[in-house]
Amino acid sequence: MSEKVEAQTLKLTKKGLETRNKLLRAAEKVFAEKGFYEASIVNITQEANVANGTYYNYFATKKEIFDELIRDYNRNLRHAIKKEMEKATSHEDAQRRGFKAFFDWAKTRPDLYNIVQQAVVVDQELYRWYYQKIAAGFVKSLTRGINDGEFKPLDLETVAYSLMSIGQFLGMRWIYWEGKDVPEEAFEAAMTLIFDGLKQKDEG
Amino acid sequence: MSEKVEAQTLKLTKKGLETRNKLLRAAEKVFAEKGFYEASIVNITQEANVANGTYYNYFATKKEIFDELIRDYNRNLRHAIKKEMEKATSHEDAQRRGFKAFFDWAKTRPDLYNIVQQAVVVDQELYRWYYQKIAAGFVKSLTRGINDGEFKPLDLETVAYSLMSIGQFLGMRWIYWEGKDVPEEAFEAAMTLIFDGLKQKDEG
Amino acid sequence: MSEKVEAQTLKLTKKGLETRNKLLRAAEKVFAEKGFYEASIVNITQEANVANGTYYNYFATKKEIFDELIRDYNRNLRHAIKKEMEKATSHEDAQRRGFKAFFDWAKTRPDLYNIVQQAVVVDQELYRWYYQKIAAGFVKSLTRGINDGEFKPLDLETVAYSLMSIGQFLGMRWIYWEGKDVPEEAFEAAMTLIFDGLKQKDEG
Amino acid sequence: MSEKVEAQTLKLTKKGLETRNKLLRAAEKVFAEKGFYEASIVNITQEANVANGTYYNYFATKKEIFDELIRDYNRNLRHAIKKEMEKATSHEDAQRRGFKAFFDWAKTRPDLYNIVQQAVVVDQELYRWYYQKIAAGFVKSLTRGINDGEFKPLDLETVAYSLMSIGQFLGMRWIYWEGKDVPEEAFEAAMTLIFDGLKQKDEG
DNA sequence: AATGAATGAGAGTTCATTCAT
DNA sequence: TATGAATGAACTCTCATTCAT
Repeated sequence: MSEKVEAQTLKLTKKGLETRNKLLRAAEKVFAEKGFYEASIVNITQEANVANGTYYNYFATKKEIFDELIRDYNRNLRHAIKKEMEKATSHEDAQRRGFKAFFDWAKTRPDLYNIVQQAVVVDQELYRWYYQKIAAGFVKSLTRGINDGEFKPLDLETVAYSLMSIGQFLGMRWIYWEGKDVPEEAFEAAMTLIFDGLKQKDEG
Repeated sequence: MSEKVEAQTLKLTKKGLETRNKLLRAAEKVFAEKGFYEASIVNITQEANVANGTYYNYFATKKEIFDELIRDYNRNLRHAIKKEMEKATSHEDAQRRGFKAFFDWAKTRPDLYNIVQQAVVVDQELYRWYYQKIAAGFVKSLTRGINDGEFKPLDLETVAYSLMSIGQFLGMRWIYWEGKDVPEEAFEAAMTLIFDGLKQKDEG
Repeated sequence: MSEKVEAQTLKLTKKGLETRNKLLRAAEKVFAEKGFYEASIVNITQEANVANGTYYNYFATKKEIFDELIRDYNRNLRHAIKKEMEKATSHEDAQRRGFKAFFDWAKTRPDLYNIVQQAVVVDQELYRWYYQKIAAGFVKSLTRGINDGEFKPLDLETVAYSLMSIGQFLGMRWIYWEGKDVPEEAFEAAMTLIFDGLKQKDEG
Repeated sequence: MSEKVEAQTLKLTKKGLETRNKLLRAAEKVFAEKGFYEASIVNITQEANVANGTYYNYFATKKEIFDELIRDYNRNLRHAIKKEMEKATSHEDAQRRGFKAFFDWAKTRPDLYNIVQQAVVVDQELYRWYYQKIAAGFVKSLTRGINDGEFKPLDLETVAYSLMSIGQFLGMRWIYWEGKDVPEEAFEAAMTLIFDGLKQKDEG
């Protein structure tokens, strides 16, 4: 798509790496505050305390740093979830732990939460990549639950997208919009819905 | 200094109204193709076959037409869902019809589907308004289901957001990304998840 | 200079004349508040409660109404001064009455006071015309004072411009800037300066 | 939203300073020729032989350069007058030298003479600042003349505004309108008026 | 590696003016 | 006479990007 050569990522001196990281952190802050389009390179370089031109020693375009931010966020998020799920004693427990980890993690970076959504405008492909990666994680863990007979053998991808979407919206609703934790009651309601469904049990 | 008056709201001639509508339709197309920020007023007026300045006879800013587009979409969508749900024979049936109506409607305007998501960058408040409106619709129909004992008395808002999010993501996954209908199998998997839950029934 | 034909001034029906006057009064207000360049035709027509296009039934350009405002103001001001000077009992008294009349009149229309100054940017020629007209009035009255031996036979035009400028700046200082009358003390100091000069009399 | 920071004030390279000065000189010329509102930034940058955007590296708005021009002019003018007045042998002589210096200086920059007047439309506050600064200079020198008994103890500010206005209007009349020096005869008439007053001496 | 001056395309917006009704 | 829709040139200002130092 773009013939732009990525600015040299390799062979960075220690000082160079530091500058690069300063820029990443600055971009994170600026994008969160202003959004991708309202933010300017100058905003970022000022926040990072470097000169305007310095940016282009490390990133070829404005989009490139955005891209890296999203991909990092995605990797870190999946890593955090995975680590927490490994502690589980059952497949249901694993899923609950996954959600918990997601909310916990979102709470530590509410800014980035918003940035991810911006990809919908900035780069559709990146946006799809982001959710497909997350969905793939769900598919793996759900597969194990089905194989062990703990979960119903429903269409894997559909369930994956459904669970992911619930996490996404509850996180948005509480953490991003309100700046709060997802309330215990809400969390439990969602878990009940997911594991037991909405229908009232027939009582015998 | 310039107290940004809404472009004349009064005294719109029939011809004026027609032009206004041409602009709305053009904006819908252009925003969908290019996204809010990449789209220019000139793109819109050219698509509408009017002069550049004509835009500002009807809308005070670039954002104003975006706003109107989203609000119209929201209203029409809710109307379509409501009408379909009224035909239902049970609360579960109502919900299923609601989802169907949503997917059907999304299919007729996949462009607008994308535009709504852009609000996350363009106008957070509008974005929240959009989903809160939809969620409020779910809350109403779920309340009836609970009152009649058909649904579990779970936290209303949480369930509302969960169902809404499932619709949103499945629509995105199939209709917007793939340009297809939501497959029957996926639809049924989602409904099973929602009504019966993920857990395998304990067998006697 | 401009080939623009002046919009028909003659043959106005009574209703037409009324509309024309509404526009003049509106323009006066709008120009005073916003200045010539910041004011728009729409501002004027809205203030006058007529439609946009109506303006051009009465004035050919934006500048034309400005021009007329200034010329009217000038005529009225000179008329008011002349009438007051006629009551004088001496040439000094006439000049004092002239100043008083000027300040009184300025006080009733502080807005227009500002508009006149705007001509310096809008139309240099008009600006010169304005002050030359006022100066000519001074020349006339000073000539009489000199002929009667009451005033020194100084260069007429220079004295005319000097007196005019004093009126102008004191009016600006007190009436336009402060919204007050020119204080008695200031008025008398100016009169002493003008008639007796700045130098201390040699004492006996 | 955009908190309109003064274009970088810090860290101006020698080259940067040169460009800034080129812009100032170009603006002076363009404003004088076309007036503030008729002049465009493009006019200025073309005159300065730099690209359009370069302007905004040095000035945040169109008004900012205008402001700086006026303030510089004011400072330089007062400096020139002060230096000349210091050579005086009497207070009357000082005032005469002050007027001479003013007219001389105005002659070297007739363009700027006009620009100052434009402030009346562009920025009232700046306009007041300009004349208050000049008036303050007069007040100082008049005070000394009064204290030494050479001048009558008239209301200081009134006399200051009166003298200033005379200088202003004679300069306008001759230097700006006609492009000539203030004629000797006119100069002397004004001085006589100022120091001896208009009234014919009573003859013994 | 870092700087900051320079660029110029392009944006949103304004508005005097025209004209069909 | 009055209307208001339409026009399009012109404006100020922004900013990603380049490049000489």
